Amino acid sequence: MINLQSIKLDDPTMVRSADIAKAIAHPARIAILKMLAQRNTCFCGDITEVLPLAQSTVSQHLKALKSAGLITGKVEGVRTCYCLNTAGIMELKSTLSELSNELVETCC
Amino acid sequence: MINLQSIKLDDPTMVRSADIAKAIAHPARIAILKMLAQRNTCFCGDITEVLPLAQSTVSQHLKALKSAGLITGKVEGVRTCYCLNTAGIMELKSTLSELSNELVETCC
DNA sequence: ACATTTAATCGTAAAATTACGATTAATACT
DNA sequence: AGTATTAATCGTAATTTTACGATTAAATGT
Repeated sequence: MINLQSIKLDDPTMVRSADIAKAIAHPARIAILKMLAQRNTCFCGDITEVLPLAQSTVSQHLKALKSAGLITGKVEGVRTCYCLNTAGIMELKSTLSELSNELVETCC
Repeated sequence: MINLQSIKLDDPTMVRSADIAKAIAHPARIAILKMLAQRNTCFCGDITEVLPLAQSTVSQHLKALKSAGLITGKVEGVRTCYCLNTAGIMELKSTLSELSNELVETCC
Protein backbone atom coordinates (compact mmCIF):
# COMPACT_ATOMS: atom_id res chain seq x y z
CA MET A 1 0.00 0.00 0.00
CA ILE A 2 3.07 2.25 0.19
CA ASN A 3 3.42 4.51 -2.79
CA LEU A 4 6.44 6.78 -3.20
CA GLN A 5 4.69 8.65 -6.01
CA SER A 6 7.90 10.23 -7.20
CA ILE A 7 6.47 10.67 -10.67
CA LYS A 8 3.77 13.32 -10.96
CA LEU A 9 1.26 12.74 -13.70
CA ASP A 10 0.13 16.34 -13.69
CA ASP A 11 3.53 17.58 -14.83
CA PRO A 12 2.68 20.23 -17.47
CA THR A 13 5.08 18.89 -20.09
CA MET A 14 3.76 15.36 -19.77
CA VAL A 15 0.15 16.52 -19.76
CA ARG A 16 0.80 18.60 -22.87
CA SER A 17 2.43 15.66 -24.62
CA ALA A 18 -0.55 13.50 -23.79
CA ASP A 19 -2.95 16.19 -25.01
CA ILE A 20 -1.12 16.47 -28.31
CA ALA A 21 -1.19 12.70 -28.70
CA LYS A 22 -4.88 12.71 -27.83
CA ALA A 23 -5.52 15.30 -30.50
CA ILE A 24 -4.14 12.98 -33.18
CA ALA A 25 -5.58 9.83 -31.61
CA HIS A 26 -8.46 9.60 -34.05
CA PRO A 27 -8.40 8.78 -37.78
CA ALA A 28 -10.75 11.66 -38.57
CA ARG A 29 -8.49 14.21 -36.91
CA ILE A 30 -5.40 12.81 -38.61
CA ALA A 31 -7.25 13.02 -41.92
CA ILE A 32 -8.26 16.61 -41.21
CA LEU A 33 -4.70 17.63 -40.38
CA LYS A 34 -3.37 15.98 -43.53
CA MET A 35 -6.06 17.67 -45.58
CA LEU A 36 -5.22 21.06 -44.11
CA ALA A 37 -1.57 20.45 -44.95
CA GLN A 38 -2.43 19.82 -48.60
CA ARG A 39 -5.16 22.39 -49.23
CA ASN A 40 -5.16 26.13 -48.84
CA THR A 41 -8.89 26.67 -48.77
CA CYS A 42 -10.22 24.63 -45.94
CA PHE A 43 -13.75 25.33 -44.81
CA CYS A 44 -15.69 23.02 -42.56
CA GLY A 45 -17.89 22.09 -45.51
CA ASP A 46 -14.90 21.01 -47.58
CA ILE A 47 -13.94 18.56 -44.90
CA THR A 48 -17.47 17.33 -44.31
CA GLU A 49 -17.76 16.71 -48.06
CA VAL A 50 -14.83 14.34 -47.98
CA LEU A 51 -15.18 12.57 -44.66
CA PRO A 52 -17.85 9.94 -43.91
CA LEU A 53 -19.07 11.94 -40.94
CA ALA A 54 -21.90 14.34 -40.20
CA GLN A 55 -21.25 18.07 -40.23
CA SER A 56 -21.72 18.34 -36.49
CA THR A 57 -19.21 15.58 -35.89
CA VAL A 58 -16.63 17.23 -38.14
CA SER A 59 -17.22 20.50 -36.32
CA GLN A 60 -16.61 18.69 -33.05
CA HIS A 61 -13.30 17.27 -34.29
CA LEU A 62 -12.26 20.69 -35.54
CA LYS A 63 -13.02 22.11 -32.12
CA ALA A 64 -10.80 19.47 -30.53
CA LEU A 65 -7.93 20.24 -32.88
CA LYS A 66 -8.38 23.95 -32.29
CA SER A 67 -8.40 23.68 -28.51
CA ALA A 68 -5.27 21.55 -28.75
CA GLY A 69 -3.70 24.48 -30.60
CA LEU A 70 -3.03 22.51 -33.78
CA ILE A 71 -5.30 24.51 -36.06
CA THR A 72 -6.81 27.96 -36.33
CA GLY A 73 -10.28 28.89 -37.47
CA LYS A 74 -10.88 32.28 -38.99
CA VAL A 75 -14.48 33.27 -39.66
CA GLU A 76 -14.91 34.48 -43.25
CA GLY A 77 -18.46 35.57 -43.69
CA VAL A 78 -20.70 32.60 -43.32
CA ARG A 79 -17.85 30.15 -43.47
CA THR A 80 -14.85 29.43 -41.28
CA CYS A 81 -11.44 28.96 -42.83
CA TYR A 82 -9.43 26.36 -40.99
CA CYS A 83 -5.66 26.18 -41.24
CA LEU A 84 -2.79 24.47 -39.52
CA ASN A 85 -1.47 26.56 -36.64
CA THR A 86 2.25 27.06 -37.17
CA ALA A 87 3.13 27.25 -33.49
CA GLY A 88 1.01 24.26 -32.57
CA ILE A 89 2.32 22.09 -35.37
CA MET A 90 5.87 23.04 -34.43
CA GLU A 91 5.13 22.06 -30.86
CA LEU A 92 3.60 18.79 -32.03
CA LYS A 93 6.69 17.98 -34.06
CA SER A 94 9.15 18.83 -31.32
CA THR A 95 7.10 17.09 -28.63
CA LEU A 96 6.73 13.88 -30.63
CA SER A 97 10.34 13.79 -31.76
CA GLU A 98 11.52 14.53 -28.24
CA LEU A 99 9.41 11.68 -26.92
CA SER A 100 10.70 9.42 -29.68
CA ASN A 101 14.27 10.29 -28.77
CA GLU A 102 13.64 9.49 -25.15
CA LEU A 103 12.44 6.00 -26.00
CA VAL A 104 15.76 4.31 -26.59
CA GLU A 105 15.63 0.69 -25.66
CA THR A 106 17.92 -0.64 -23.00
CA CYS A 107 16.67 -4.14 -22.23
CA CYS A 108 15.13 -7.33 -23.67
CA MET B 1 -26.63 15.84 -47.54
CA ILE B 2 -24.35 14.67 -50.36
CA ASN B 3 -21.14 13.15 -49.12
CA LEU B 4 -18.39 12.11 -51.53
CA GLN B 5 -16.60 10.24 -48.75
CA SER B 6 -13.39 9.98 -50.70
CA ILE B 7 -11.39 9.64 -47.50
CA LYS B 8 -11.79 6.33 -45.68
CA LEU B 9 -11.29 6.49 -41.95
CA ASP B 10 -10.77 2.75 -41.68
CA ASP B 11 -7.60 2.88 -43.75
CA PRO B 12 -5.20 0.53 -41.88
CA THR B 13 -2.30 2.98 -41.87
CA MET B 14 -4.41 5.80 -40.50
CA VAL B 15 -6.06 3.55 -37.92
CA ARG B 16 -2.65 2.30 -36.81
CA SER B 17 -1.35 5.85 -36.50
CA ALA B 18 -4.35 6.77 -34.39
CA ASP B 19 -3.89 3.68 -32.22
CA ILE B 20 -0.24 4.52 -31.61
CA ALA B 21 -1.22 8.07 -30.70
CA LYS B 22 -3.94 6.74 -28.42
CA ALA B 23 -1.40 4.53 -26.68
CA ILE B 24 0.66 7.57 -25.70
CA ALA B 25 -2.36 9.79 -25.08
CA HIS B 26 -2.20 9.47 -21.30
CA PRO B 27 0.43 10.86 -18.90
CA ALA B 28 0.67 7.54 -17.07
CA ARG B 29 1.50 5.63 -20.23
CA ILE B 30 4.05 8.22 -21.31
CA ALA B 31 5.61 7.96 -17.86
CA ILE B 32 5.69 4.16 -18.10
CA LEU B 33 7.37 4.24 -21.51
CA LYS B 34 9.98 6.73 -20.30
CA MET B 35 10.62 4.63 -17.21
CA LEU B 36 11.06 1.50 -19.32
CA ALA B 37 13.52 3.38 -21.50
CA GLN B 38 15.63 4.30 -18.47
CA ARG B 39 15.44 1.14 -16.39
CA ASN B 40 16.37 -2.42 -17.23
CA THR B 41 14.43 -4.14 -14.49
CA CYS B 42 10.86 -3.14 -14.92
CA PHE B 43 8.27 -5.14 -13.03
CA CYS B 44 4.70 -3.99 -12.60
CA GLY B 45 5.43 -3.36 -8.92
CA ASP B 46 8.33 -1.03 -9.72
CA ILE B 47 6.00 1.11 -11.76
CA THR B 48 3.18 1.01 -9.24
CA GLU B 49 5.67 2.09 -6.57
CA VAL B 50 6.46 5.25 -8.49
CA LEU B 51 3.14 6.25 -10.02
CA PRO B 52 0.22 7.69 -8.03
CA LEU B 53 -2.05 4.94 -9.27
CA ALA B 54 -3.41 1.66 -7.96
CA GLN B 55 -1.78 -1.59 -9.03
CA SER B 56 -4.81 -2.61 -11.04
CA THR B 57 -4.79 0.67 -12.89
CA VAL B 58 -1.10 0.36 -13.72
CA SER B 59 -1.73 -3.18 -14.93
CA GLN B 60 -4.48 -1.82 -17.15
CA HIS B 61 -2.17 0.79 -18.67
CA LEU B 62 0.49 -1.86 -19.21
CA LYS B 63 -2.08 -3.98 -21.01
CA ALA B 64 -2.94 -1.07 -23.27
CA LEU B 65 0.71 -0.46 -24.13
CA LYS B 66 1.24 -4.15 -24.74
CA SER B 67 -1.76 -4.54 -27.03
CA ALA B 68 -0.55 -1.49 -28.95
CA GLY B 69 2.71 -3.39 -29.47
CA LEU B 70 4.86 -0.83 -27.69
CA ILE B 71 6.01 -3.05 -24.82
CA THR B 72 6.51 -6.71 -24.06
CA GLY B 73 5.76 -8.53 -20.82
CA LYS B 74 7.73 -11.64 -19.97
CA VAL B 75 6.57 -13.63 -16.96
CA GLU B 76 9.47 -14.29 -14.59
CA GLY B 77 8.20 -16.42 -11.80
CA VAL B 78 5.69 -14.45 -9.81
CA ARG B 79 6.59 -11.20 -11.52
CA THR B 80 6.33 -9.91 -15.05
CA CYS B 81 9.24 -8.11 -16.63
CA TYR B 82 8.09 -5.33 -18.89
CA CYS B 83 10.31 -3.88 -21.60
CA LEU B 84 10.02 -1.64 -24.59
CA ASN B 85 9.25 -3.62 -27.73
CA THR B 86 11.87 -2.78 -30.34
CA ALA B 87 9.61 -3.29 -33.33
CA GLY B 88 6.75 -1.34 -31.80
CA ILE B 89 8.91 1.57 -30.73
CA MET B 90 10.47 1.70 -34.18
CA GLU B 91 7.00 1.77 -35.68
CA LEU B 92 5.98 4.52 -33.26
CA LYS B 93 8.98 6.61 -34.23
CA SER B 94 8.53 6.17 -37.96
CA THR B 95 4.78 6.70 -37.77
CA LEU B 96 5.06 9.88 -35.74
CA SER B 97 7.90 11.32 -37.81
CA GLU B 98 6.08 10.44 -41.02
CA LEU B 99 2.99 12.22 -39.76
CA SER B 100 5.08 15.19 -38.66
CA ASN B 101 6.64 15.38 -42.10
CA GLU B 102 3.26 15.36 -43.76
CA LEU B 103 2.13 18.35 -41.73
CA VAL B 104 3.86 21.10 -43.65
CA GLU B 105 1.89 24.29 -43.55
CA THR B 106 0.69 25.85 -46.74
CA CYS B 107 -1.72 28.57 -45.72
CA CYS B 108 -2.50 31.28 -43.12
C1' DA C 1 1.28 -28.07 3.55
C1' DC C 2 0.63 -23.15 4.36
C1' DA C 3 1.38 -18.41 4.02
C1' DT C 4 3.13 -14.70 1.18
C1' DT C 5 3.98 -12.16 -2.90
C1' DT C 6 2.96 -10.55 -7.47
C1' DA C 7 0.22 -9.22 -11.15
C1' DA C 8 -3.86 -10.19 -13.86
C1' DT C 9 -8.68 -10.08 -13.94
C1' DC C 10 -13.40 -8.98 -12.35
C1' DG C 11 -16.96 -5.94 -11.09
C1' DT C 12 -18.20 -1.46 -10.98
C1' DA C 13 -18.65 3.58 -11.16
C1' DA C 14 -17.66 8.02 -13.07
C1' DA C 15 -16.15 10.59 -16.74
C1' DA C 16 -14.89 11.36 -21.48
C1' DT C 17 -15.34 10.39 -26.34
C1' DT C 18 -17.73 9.79 -30.51
C1' DA C 19 -21.57 10.12 -33.23
C1' DC C 20 -25.94 11.89 -34.90
C1' DG C 21 -30.04 14.92 -35.91
C1' DA C 22 -32.16 19.24 -34.75
C1' DT C 23 -31.70 23.84 -33.76
C1' DT C 24 -29.59 28.29 -33.71
C1' DA C 25 -27.01 32.41 -35.15
C1' DA C 26 -24.85 34.85 -38.53
C1' DT C 27 -23.95 36.11 -43.04
C1' DA C 28 -25.02 36.34 -47.93
C1' DC C 29 -28.23 36.18 -51.76
C1' DT C 30 -32.69 37.48 -54.24
C1' DA D 1 -37.73 41.76 -46.05
C1' DG D 2 -37.35 36.93 -46.80
C1' DT D 3 -34.79 32.92 -48.03
C1' DA D 4 -30.71 30.16 -48.29
C1' DT D 5 -26.20 28.80 -46.69
C1' DT D 6 -22.76 27.72 -43.34
C1' DA D 7 -21.01 26.15 -39.17
C1' DA D 8 -21.51 26.15 -34.19
C1' DT D 9 -24.07 24.42 -30.48
C1' DC D 10 -27.54 21.60 -28.06
C1' DG D 11 -29.50 17.38 -26.64
C1' DT D 12 -28.84 12.77 -26.52
C1' DA D 13 -27.30 7.95 -26.94
C1' DA D 14 -23.78 4.48 -27.21
C1' DT D 15 -19.29 3.34 -26.41
C1' DT D 16 -14.76 3.78 -24.42
C1' DT D 17 -11.64 5.21 -20.97
C1' DT D 18 -9.99 5.66 -16.48
C1' DA D 19 -9.92 4.47 -11.90
C1' DC D 20 -10.52 1.72 -7.78
C1' DG D 21 -11.02 -2.26 -4.51
C1' DA D 22 -11.64 -7.14 -4.30
C1' DT D 23 -10.60 -11.45 -5.95
C1' DT D 24 -7.99 -14.90 -8.30
C1' DA D 25 -4.09 -17.63 -10.01
C1' DA D 26 0.50 -18.72 -9.95
C1' DA D 27 4.90 -18.95 -8.11
C1' DT D 28 7.90 -18.49 -4.10
C1' DG D 29 9.28 -18.85 0.71
C1' DT D 30 8.80 -20.95 5.43
